[in-house]
Amino acid sequence: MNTLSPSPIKIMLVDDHPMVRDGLSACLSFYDDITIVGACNDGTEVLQTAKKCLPDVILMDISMPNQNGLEATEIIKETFPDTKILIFSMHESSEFVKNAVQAGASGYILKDTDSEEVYQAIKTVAQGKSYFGSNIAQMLLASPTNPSNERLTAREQMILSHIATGQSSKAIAHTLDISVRTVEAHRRNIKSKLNIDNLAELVRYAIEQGLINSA
Amino acid sequence: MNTLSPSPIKIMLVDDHPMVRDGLSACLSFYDDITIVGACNDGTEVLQTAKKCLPDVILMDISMPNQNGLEATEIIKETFPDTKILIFSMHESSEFVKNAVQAGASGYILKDTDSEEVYQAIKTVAQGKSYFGSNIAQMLLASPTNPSNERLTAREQMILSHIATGQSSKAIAHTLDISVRTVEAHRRNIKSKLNIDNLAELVRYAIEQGLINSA
DNA sequence: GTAAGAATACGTACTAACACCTACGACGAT
DNA sequence: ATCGTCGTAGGTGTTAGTACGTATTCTTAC
Repeated sequence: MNTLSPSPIKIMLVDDHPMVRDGLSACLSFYDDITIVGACNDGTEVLQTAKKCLPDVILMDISMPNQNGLEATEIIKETFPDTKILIFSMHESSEFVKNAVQAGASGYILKDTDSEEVYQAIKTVAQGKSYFGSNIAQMLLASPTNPSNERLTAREQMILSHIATGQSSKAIAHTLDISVRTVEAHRRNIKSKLNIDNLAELVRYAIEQGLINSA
Repeated sequence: MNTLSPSPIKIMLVDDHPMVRDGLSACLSFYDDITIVGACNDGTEVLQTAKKCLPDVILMDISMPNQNGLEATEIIKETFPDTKILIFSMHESSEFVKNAVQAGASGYILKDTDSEEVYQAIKTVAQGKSYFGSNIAQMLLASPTNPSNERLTAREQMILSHIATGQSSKAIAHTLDISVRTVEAHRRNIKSKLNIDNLAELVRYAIEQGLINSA
């Protein structure tokens, strides 16, 4: 778009699927005012890779093994506050978007976005603005009475991850060496905070949040 | 590889993520003995698209809205038995691979496969052979005592989808107008077939199978 | 230094889920 | 015709989870 700019926008890709990375590389290579300076496939490698290639914008997946994109975003923002982070997720849920913004992301687009819109999003966040996909923006507007805006404590997240992997309260109590009643209390608090009243939705929430692997 | 062949292999892509499709298109466009003749983003469009573009090989995702890749594979194989189907999945589980083979797939590769291997896989299945990614083959060998190789019936899948969206047995019974005991019987049969003994794994299985949306 | 929240834990009573079992009509394949 | 599978349904008893409540300890923030 703006071929007069002295240096192209430096992009780094973070996604655990090589095909997605290759796809992004291929699609974005048509634009001469952005350039891809690095990529990695795991949240734990993000900081290291960023130190090497000093990107202007990081295009980040949320669901990844070892460390999810939100945690990686927080870490990046501590060390490189000027680096913009654009979340590139398959999850279309308002809590996700809110958590991403809280973690320090400048934008959020879905994986079913075409390359033209990805390009627009990159340009926008590189200028220091925010960018949210049209479907994302609509979704945020469509949830006026936020049913659940309370964040889980670290302990509750840990309990939830055990619940969502199929552990019974008794098993969790044994693993963490606490009383069954405590686990049940956490369970109740989690469901209350999230406004969820059944296990199945709890599991789906945990998967969406990247607390556990879906596979 | 074989630029002497009179006509390139015709490929059709089925995936609900445009970026993955674009990525595959871009990566595969470097090879002049294969050509992409069509793409669609939903299991329900597969047959229609295939009738238009008559592909030699279909590169198919499993997890898709409305109709999953395994069902789409069965339908394609009924109408076009000579069309080879290469499953392109993010799920690394032996049951998945078995189900895919049962549905009529000629090969199975993971989404973390690089483009060179995707190309090899396409060439191999186009010749009428089978292709399984190296990690897939190892995984199959690593599970000598197949814990579960039974497929769910349509009714069981329907029950499972309700279970995984958080419905209680009573609610499902009411919705489907059958007895609670029947729902419980299905529940038992499903868990027995899948060799799963807790709700959480059932939910994750349903999500993986595309029976429900994860969001 | 006190107030607030988090993590811990117990009591009680109700409900949902599970593990056994049996049984029967429909339907397709041999 | 008979056999197997599927969907249906019930009996009975056990276990896990839930919905209330209360209470203690510990940290963190003001």
